[in-house]
Amino acid sequence: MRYWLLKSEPDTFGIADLAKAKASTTSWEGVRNFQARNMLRDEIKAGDLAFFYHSSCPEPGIAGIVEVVRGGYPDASAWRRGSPYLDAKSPQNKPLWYTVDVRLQQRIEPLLSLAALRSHADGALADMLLLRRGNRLSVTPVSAAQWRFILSLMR
DNA sequence: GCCAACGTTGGC
DNA sequence: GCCAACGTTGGC
Repeated sequence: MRYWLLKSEPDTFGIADLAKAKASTTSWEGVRNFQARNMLRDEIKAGDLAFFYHSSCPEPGIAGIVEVVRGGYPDASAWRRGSPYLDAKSPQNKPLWYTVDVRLQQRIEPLLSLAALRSHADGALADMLLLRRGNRLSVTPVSAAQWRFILSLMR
């Protein structure tokens, strides 16, 4: 089993929305980047754990922990009428984009801020993709060591 | 709102 | 296959 970090803009879908969702579960729809798509489709499996990260907001950071309850499957938002994620290049019979289902395991309150993570950028989190300059990927792998270290920051 | 970084597109 | 133009991301 593996660990991940999933970014979302809280204005669009934040940890509070996940907490309110049916069975605290949501489909991680709308990823439209090929590198991230490949991870959703091929690598992320049921049973994996992920940090739920808030981006593009006043206080970016890790807002919760989610469990993957369904691995990669076609993202229906690409062909759903009226969807903001509509993509004509991804018809139902030839899906281009993929999603996974995640269930809220634990909210992190207060949120573990990006600044707090960054303060370890020269140490335990030196290789963390999130902290890399120019990183924009909305799905990134997290190593077991990074995962454990970040959990220790939450206590 | 600014701007650096990076992905995608499309002409050649 | 190259690369300029353009769009998007996301912290600040």
